[in-house]
Amino acid sequence: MKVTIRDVATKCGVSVATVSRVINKSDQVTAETKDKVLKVIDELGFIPNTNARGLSTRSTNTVGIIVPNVSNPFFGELIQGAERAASESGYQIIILNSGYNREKTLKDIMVLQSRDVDGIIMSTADIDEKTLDYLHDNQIPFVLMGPVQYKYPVNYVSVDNMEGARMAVQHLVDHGHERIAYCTEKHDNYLNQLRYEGYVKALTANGMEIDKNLYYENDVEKNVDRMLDGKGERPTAIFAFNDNLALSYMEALERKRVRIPEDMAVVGFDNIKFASYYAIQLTTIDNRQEEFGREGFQILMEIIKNDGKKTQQIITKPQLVVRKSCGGK
Amino acid sequence: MKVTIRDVATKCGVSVATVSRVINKSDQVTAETKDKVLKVIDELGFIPNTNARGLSTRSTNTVGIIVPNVSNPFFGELIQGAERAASESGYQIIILNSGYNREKTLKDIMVLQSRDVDGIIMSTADIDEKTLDYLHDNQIPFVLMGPVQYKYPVNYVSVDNMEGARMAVQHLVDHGHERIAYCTEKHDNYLNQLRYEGYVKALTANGMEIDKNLYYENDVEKNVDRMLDGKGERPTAIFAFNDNLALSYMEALERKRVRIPEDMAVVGFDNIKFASYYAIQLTTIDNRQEEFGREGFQILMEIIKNDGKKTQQIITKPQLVVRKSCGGK
DNA sequence: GAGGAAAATGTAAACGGTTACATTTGAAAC
DNA sequence: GTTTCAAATGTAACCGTTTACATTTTCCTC
Repeated sequence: MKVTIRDVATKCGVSVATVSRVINKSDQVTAETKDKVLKVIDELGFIPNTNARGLSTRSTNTVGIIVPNVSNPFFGELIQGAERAASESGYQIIILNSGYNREKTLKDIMVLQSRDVDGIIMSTADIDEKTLDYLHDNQIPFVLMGPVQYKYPVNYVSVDNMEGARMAVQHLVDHGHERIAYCTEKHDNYLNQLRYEGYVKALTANGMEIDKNLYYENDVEKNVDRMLDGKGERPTAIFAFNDNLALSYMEALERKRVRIPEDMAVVGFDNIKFASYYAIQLTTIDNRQEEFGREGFQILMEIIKNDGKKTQQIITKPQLVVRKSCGGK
Repeated sequence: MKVTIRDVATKCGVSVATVSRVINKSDQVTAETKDKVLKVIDELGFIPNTNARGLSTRSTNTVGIIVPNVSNPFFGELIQGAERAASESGYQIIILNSGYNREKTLKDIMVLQSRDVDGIIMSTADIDEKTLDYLHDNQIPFVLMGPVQYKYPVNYVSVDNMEGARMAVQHLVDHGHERIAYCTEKHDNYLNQLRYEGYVKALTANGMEIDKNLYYENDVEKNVDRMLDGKGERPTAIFAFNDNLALSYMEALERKRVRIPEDMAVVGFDNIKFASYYAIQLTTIDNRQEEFGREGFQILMEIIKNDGKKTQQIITKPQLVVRKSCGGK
């Protein structure tokens, strides 16, 4: 049914080893034989079986990528970048959707491991100590998209989150805002810590106090109510943990007839595609996922080549993208 | 280094066959032996190698999915649905990005084939006759997301595109519009044909004429200029081939100070997440990709089980989602 | 044209599982 | 304590490659 290397060999009157040499571009074979084999391969429509190959060589030309949510364009871009880079190098990627679930993430890693992937690219959101231990103990080459703290150095590529947050908040300060809210979803992760530190840094650098009342987490509706309830001074600007959250706040605020940017300035983080949309025009920090995906793959290749003997942390400088949600330049 | 079934067998003092039986949940093994084996598997952290397994059984518990653009949330949702369904059945998916390139698509199919995937889910956008021939000749189980015409029946799941378009346009007619533009990107594909037919159907059903001047394709900017140039009667409503295109038109129109929906009504197709966003509120036809992804996987499973002896075309009834872009209630 | 080194090709053992078939075990029946 | 037969387990071939090593061919030198 399916044509194998043996079929090709038989039809050519050569051994399987020779055919194998041809498809692996070994130079140990006469041009003449090579042509003959190539012709038969084409005739028969032979495609070498990747699994068998992987079994034999322990390398599958495949990298795994685990993201929390494929349908979120933020991760879509990441995947896109990685896929492109991989494809150019003759690699394929297997994508797994962890659904922000740490159990599932670990399971996904095992799945990838059982398939002999050459390495794994992961988004940082679902990583915990246990998972890192597993990766480390099993010597699985991996690259994280995002910063992480761990007892051993870890390969990652990330924008400078603290600096990005600092720039965003500084931008608001430059626009004369004195009561700037920090809005996040959950606070127990490293990324949030970094961005919050950036926020604090910007304020203190400008001699402003940190007001606990300006820290908002979780439920957007409730938080907006609290912002506007008249008790305590109302913030005049919001720095949101990411663009999606910024969008939610904008939506909730506009429903309450709070105009943006006139009554409330908003700055986000990530620069998702939608942020640039004409009806939104969200000022934000660029966090180029597509490039990171590319770069992540590149680094992974190096790690594999170096047998994991070198680790790299690539931290890029953030870029402020000024639009209209904070009252323009 | 890596622990294999043989290691487990040795440590247990049983044969590899027995271990294999345990991991494959065969009932041919004593509860006692089973427990012993399971314990050792756990101790050693043994994970059966998927490739070796696939080599032997010709089934890899993997399906491939090829989409034009992973970072487009429309396809992201599709993938999400398929991945979820797959994951629940213990399947993994390999995602390939064709980039709307038919050559790449065919190459991707071969890649998947070489990995012994059990089947392929494809989005319809990159499919052509040659590709379908290849799939057919090689008896690769596949499901298309979207309608297709081919000399043999093909498995697909799709919304009723013609009916969807008809409903969208009828909705505009119901709002009193008499000059309704049809806007598309390129016209040479089946999907566009279907949606255009729906447009025509709605108009003729209402005794309205088809005006060639109201057919707009490609360049949005130019088309908007043409709409507003004063020559000929200006359309009062747009039916766009999809939401993304609708958004582009809305953006271009608003830049020209044309208010939506007051000066121009707009209806799209797909109901991408963004369409519901407060600043957009695009009326559109629901085209539930996530569900389709799920369903596509389900069908693929059946095809595989039935050895491709049965084909299915699932066409779901479209749903009009009324928002504000057509002045709706 | 013999000898020998280098180049080309072939042989067969892995890789890590599954499974048909062979063998052993154990319980029931006498 | 045999016999019988089913249930449990083992043996080894196979899936489709790669590759170390063995063998053959080529062709250069004298």
